[in-house]
Amino acid sequence: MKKIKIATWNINSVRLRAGSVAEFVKLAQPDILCLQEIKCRNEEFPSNAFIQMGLPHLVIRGQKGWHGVAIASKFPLQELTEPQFCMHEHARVAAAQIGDNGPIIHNLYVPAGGDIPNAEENEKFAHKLDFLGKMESFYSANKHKNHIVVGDLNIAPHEHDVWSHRALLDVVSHTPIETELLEVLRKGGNLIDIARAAHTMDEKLFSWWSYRSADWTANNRGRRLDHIWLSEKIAPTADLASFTIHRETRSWEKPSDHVPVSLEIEV
DNA sequence: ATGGTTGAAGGTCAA
Repeated sequence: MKKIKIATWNINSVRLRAGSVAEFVKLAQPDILCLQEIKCRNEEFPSNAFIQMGLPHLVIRGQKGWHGVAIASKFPLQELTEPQFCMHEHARVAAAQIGDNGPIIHNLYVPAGGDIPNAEENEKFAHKLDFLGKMESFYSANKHKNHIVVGDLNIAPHEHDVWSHRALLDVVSHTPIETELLEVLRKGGNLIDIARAAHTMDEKLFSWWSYRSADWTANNRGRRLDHIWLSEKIAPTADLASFTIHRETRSWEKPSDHVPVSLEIEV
């Protein structure tokens, strides 16, 4: 048995913020770092910086300009081609097995879904629901396997995952159609939401604060969009006391609008 | 109902 630390961070351009990633890795020392919105092609990924950070094993799923996900690891990774959740050609899923017999990790970037929470009027919302539907099918069919599912799910499922439940009920990321579907697919896949295992349901927990605010700390209008889920059978290996939302990084120079979330598990 | 900011792009679009 050894303890490994997993972190997930929507970095909003890995090339622009490679220095911030290095700083975070130095401070938090994750063994596996899952990034979303790398916003570059595979060949543009700053691999040398990750080698220098001590995370040389990379599974990169990039594309030009938008989206893109990557897993950077201290340990060798075996890239997996499953699951596939995106109906378009977006790079939104990176999956790998850790080592030869280690757990399987899924790094997901769920579509944001646009502004109008109606699938008929808004193709982006339809895409988000389709992606979630594919997640539901996959995780229910694989509910007895052991998965680590992390990433920017672009949904804040519970009342205290947003700064104001009432104000955000019609805002994409917190509408009942999304939050209920996310909970159904999580439970159907026997997956545990580690943040809420580590904290009671009445505690406000956020991992994202909009750029569209002069001072993100002034009214703390955040949402919990970034998640770490573990399959039921391996959830007891989590050190719940180690679960951390790295809020301080939101105050760094040129920050991402998301902050990293991390957890230690025994493997 | 609208606007606010950011990144990649070198158009606006996606978030």
